[in-house]
Amino acid sequence: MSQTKHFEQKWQAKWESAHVFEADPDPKRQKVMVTFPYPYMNGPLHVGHTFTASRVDAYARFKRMQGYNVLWPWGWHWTGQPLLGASQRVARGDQEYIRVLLEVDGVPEAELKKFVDPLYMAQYYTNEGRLAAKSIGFSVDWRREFTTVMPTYQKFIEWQYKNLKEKGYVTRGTHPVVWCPKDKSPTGDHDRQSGEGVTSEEYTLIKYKLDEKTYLPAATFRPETIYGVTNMWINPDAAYVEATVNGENWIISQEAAEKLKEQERKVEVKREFKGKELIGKTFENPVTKLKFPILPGWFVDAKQATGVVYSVPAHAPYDWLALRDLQEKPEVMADFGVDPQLVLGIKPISIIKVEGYGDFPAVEIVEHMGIKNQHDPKAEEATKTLYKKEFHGGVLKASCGPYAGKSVREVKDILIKDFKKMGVADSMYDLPEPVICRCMTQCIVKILSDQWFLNYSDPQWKQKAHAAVAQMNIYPDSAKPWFNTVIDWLREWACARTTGFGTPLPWGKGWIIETLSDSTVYMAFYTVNKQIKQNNVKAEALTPEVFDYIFYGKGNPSELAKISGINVDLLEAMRAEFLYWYPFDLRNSAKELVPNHLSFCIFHHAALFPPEHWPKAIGVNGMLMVEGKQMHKSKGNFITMKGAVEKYGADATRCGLLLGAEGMDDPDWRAENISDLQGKFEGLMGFASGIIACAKNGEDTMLERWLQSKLQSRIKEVTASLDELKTRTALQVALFETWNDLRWYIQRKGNTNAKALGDAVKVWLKMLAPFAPFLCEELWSQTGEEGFICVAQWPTFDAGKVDVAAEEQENLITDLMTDTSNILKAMKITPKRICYYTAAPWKWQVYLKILDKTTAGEAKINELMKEFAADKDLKPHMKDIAGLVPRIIKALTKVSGERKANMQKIKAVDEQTILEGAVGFLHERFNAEVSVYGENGEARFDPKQRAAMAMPYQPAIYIE
RNA sequence: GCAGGGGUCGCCGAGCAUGGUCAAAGGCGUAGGCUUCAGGAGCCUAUCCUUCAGAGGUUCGUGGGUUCAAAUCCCACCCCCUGCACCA
Repeated sequence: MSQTKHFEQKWQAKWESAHVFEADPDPKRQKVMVTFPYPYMNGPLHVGHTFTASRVDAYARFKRMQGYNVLWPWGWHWTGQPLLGASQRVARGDQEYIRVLLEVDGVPEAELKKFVDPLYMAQYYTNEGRLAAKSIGFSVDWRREFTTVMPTYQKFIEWQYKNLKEKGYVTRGTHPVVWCPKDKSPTGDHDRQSGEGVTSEEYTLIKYKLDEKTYLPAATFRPETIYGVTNMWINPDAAYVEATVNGENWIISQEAAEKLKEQERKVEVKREFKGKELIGKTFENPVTKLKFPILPGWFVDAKQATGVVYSVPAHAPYDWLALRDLQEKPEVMADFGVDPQLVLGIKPISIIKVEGYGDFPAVEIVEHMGIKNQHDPKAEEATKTLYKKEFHGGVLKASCGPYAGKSVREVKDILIKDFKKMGVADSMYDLPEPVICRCMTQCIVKILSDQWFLNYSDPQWKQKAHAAVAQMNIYPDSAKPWFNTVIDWLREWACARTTGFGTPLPWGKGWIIETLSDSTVYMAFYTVNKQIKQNNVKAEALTPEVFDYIFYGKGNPSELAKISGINVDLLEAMRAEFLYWYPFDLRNSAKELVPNHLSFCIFHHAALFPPEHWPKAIGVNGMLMVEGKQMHKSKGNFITMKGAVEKYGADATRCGLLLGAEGMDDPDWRAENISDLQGKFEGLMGFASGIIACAKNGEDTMLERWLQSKLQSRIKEVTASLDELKTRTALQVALFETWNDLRWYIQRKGNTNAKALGDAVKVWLKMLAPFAPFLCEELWSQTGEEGFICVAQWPTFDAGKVDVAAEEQENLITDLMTDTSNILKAMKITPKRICYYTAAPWKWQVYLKILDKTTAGEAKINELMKEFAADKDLKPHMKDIAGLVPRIIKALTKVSGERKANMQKIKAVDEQTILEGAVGFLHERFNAEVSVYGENGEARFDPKQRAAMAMPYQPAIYIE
C-alpha cells in the first residue's frame, strides 16, 4: 500500500471514531448548514459529482475551522424511471449495457446478476457511493442519510404535497406529451432512439366545409391566413378517411384519425379512400362563406397533422409553388376529370402587408431564391424565412375582417380563440419530426388527462420566488439574473407520473410524485432524520400534523405525542433541531440544475416556508469535462470517484478538480494534470516535513517579518475567496502562492532553522486543510499540535503583523535582480563582478518630496525645482537634480499606488545595509563577485562612472 | 429560435465591474543550470520579438468607435459551450 493510501485510511478512520463531522445543535455556536443535491443512484458517483461536492466540502471544512457548527448531510435519490429502466436492461440481457456496468462502473459479476432487482441495484450503488464519499474525505454527518424510497422520507413528501395542495400550488389539467404506444408511457429525451429534443407542436385546424355535414379540418400554424385562402391541397395518392370525431363528420388522413384518438377525441372511422376522390370538389370557407376548389398537392404529407392543407399562395411559398406547377401543367387536371380552367383562374389573394415585400411575398421569395418547384428543398427555407418575417413584422390588410390593421403577432392568439368560439376552428398536436422510442416504436403525441401540475405560472408564486432570490447570496453573482429569468419563464410542471419509483400522490390513486418534484425541500428533512433514525420512529407516526409541528410549530406537542406515539421530548427536540439548522446556508450544484432543480427548490421554499427559512445562498458551478470532452459512459471517458481516489489519491483528486475552474466555467479533468499534482503533493510532504523537523530557532530578522507579513495577505485572500465560494482562487493562493513565499524566504535565508518558518508552515497547512485534508492531517500530526487540523482554528488576518518596510526591502532586492538580469541579457555575458551603488541621502530627500507630490496630485517640474533650490542642503546639487527629477517622475509612474503609499510610510530606506545583507544571496544567484558601495563611497570601484546613476529604490549597477 | 456563459502570450487559466501600476498572476509544458551512482523527485533561471546597460516594439476572437490612454468602456460581426420540460 502506498504511503498516501495508508494515511488517507488512517485519518478517515480517526475522524470517524472521533465523530468530528457529526453535528448536533449547540446554542453557544453559530451554525452553518451546507447541502449538495443528492445524487441519482442508477450508477456510481463520478468525478462530476466529486467536483461539485469538493466545493461544498472545502466550504464546510473552512467554516468548521472558523469555529462554526457545520452540518453537511447527504442522501440518495432513487425516485423515478431510469433506475427501473436500467434494471430492465440488465434483466433483458442487454450486452452493451452489461459491458458498461462491468467495465465502466466496475460492478462484480456476482453483483450484476442481482441487478434484475432495481432496488438491489440502487442499494449497491448507494453503498459504493457512501464508501467513495468517505474515502475522498467529505465531511458528512452520515447519521442523517436516507434514500427517497424510505417510508419515513415518503411521509415527509406526503406532508409537503398536502401542504402545497392546500396552499393552492397544485393544479389539475391536461397536457400533451410525446408518447410511446407500446410502452404506454411518455418518452423523454433519454428514452429515445432518435428525435432528441423534439417536442409537440399545436396546430390550429380550420374546419372548412365540404358539405353541410362534413368538415375538412385543415391544419395550420397561421390561422390568420384564412382570409387569403384560394384552394385546398389534398395528396391524391394518400389514404384518407371519413370519420366521426366527437360527433362531427371529418375528412382527414388515416394517420390523423389514429393520432386524434390519443388526443381526447372519440374517433370512429366510417370509410377509407384515396385522396384523389376529393380532387375537383369545392369547399366553403366558414368565415367568408366563399367557395374554392380542392386541388392535388403531392407535397402534402399525410403523416403530418390532418393531411389536409389549405392554400394561401400569396403568403406561403409551398402553396404558390404547387399552384404554379399545376398552372404550368394544367393537363394533369384532366387525369382527375377536372376542367383545367379551374386552376388557371386562381390568383393569389394578398392579406398581409410586410416591409420589404409587395402584395405577394411568397411569389417574390420564390423568384428571388430561384426555387424550381414544390419538391425543391429550398422551399422549406423560404417558408421559414417568410413565416418569421410576416409573424414579426406583418400587418393584416383590410380584407381581414375584424382583425384588419392589427399585427400578426398580436392578433394570432386572439384569432385562434375567436375561431374556436365560433366553432370554425379546433386544434391538434403533432411532432415536427419523427421520434422513435428505445423500443423502436414510432412515438405520437398523447394528451394526458387529469394530470397534476405544480403551477409555476402563478404570478404570486413567481413573485415570492423572486423575493427569495433577492434575499439570498448567489455564487457567482452573475447567476442571479439567470435565476430570475428562469423563474419568470417556468410554467406548469407535471409533478406526477404513473411509472417509476417514488412517493404516491397522497390524493391521487395511481400517481407517483415525479423525481424533480420530490426533491425540492428535503434539506429540511435532514435536520430531523437523525432523531427519526436514532429513535426508530415509525413512518406511520410521521403524520402531516407531526411535520406541521416540527416545521411550523403548529399544534400541541403533548396532544401530538398521544396521537402519534412519539414522545413529547422527542417532538420538541426535533422542532428545536429544525429551528437550529434551518434554513440551509449553502446549496451548491452544477449549472445544469439552475433551470430546474435549483429553481424548484426556491419556488417550494417560498411556497412552504416563511422568509426566515428561505435559502441563504446557492452556489453554481460549471459542468465537468474530461480531457476536453463531455463525460459519457459510452464515450469511454467516464471516471468514477472511487477510481480517481484509488489512482491519484483523495487530495490530488480534490485539488486537481478545484484548480480546474470556478464560477460557471467548465473545469476540465486532465489525467496528466492530476497525476502531476499527485507528484507535487509528495514533494510538499517532504518540503513541509523537513521544515517541521528543524525550524526551532527564535530568530526575528527582517526576513521573518517579511514572511509573516506576506502570509497575512495570503490569509486575507484565501479567506475572502472561500467566503464567496471562489474555490479555485482560494486554492491557488493557498497552495502555490504561499508555497512560493516560503521558498523565497528559504532562499534568502539560506536555511530552514527559524521557528517563524515553522509557524508559517502551520498556517499554510491550515489554509490547505479544507482542500487537501488528509495530507494536512498527516503533517499536522508531525508538528506536535494536539487534535485534528480539521477543527484547528482558521488563521485570521492580523494587521499588526503586516510589515511594509520588510516587504519593500524584498521588493528592492527583486527589482534589483530583475534589472541586473535585464542587463545581463542585453549584454549576453557571464558576469564576473557586479557592483551596486546606493543613492546618496540628498537624493532620498528629492525622491520623497516628489513621491508626496505625485500621490497628492500632479508633480510640476518647475515648481519642484523652485522648492529644491530654496533648500540650502540641496542647493549645491541643483545641477544633478535637474536631470534626476524627470527620471524619478518617470520611475514613479511604474509604481503601484499601494507601494507608493508604503514608501511614503517608511520614508528613506537604508539600502546600504539591506544590500550588504543580501550579498551572499546575490552572489549565489548570479555566480559573480558582488560588492555594494554608496554612490559617493570613497573606496568604491567604479570604472565606468555608473555610481552617479543611483536613484532611491534603484541602485546603480556596474557589471563586468 | 429563446435564455445563460464564454473566446487572453504553446496548453490550462487570472485580469475586464472601478480604463493608466498589463508583455499581462499562477499552474502545466519546454530549455538551461545545480543536486543525484543513475532514473525520478527537488531546487534555481529562462520562456512574444528586438536590444552589449536596466530600453524599445507588436499582442488579449474580428472590424469599427470613445479617450491623452483600452485586454478592460461602446457598436457591429464571427465562433464555442450549456439549458429549453414531464426527464434525471
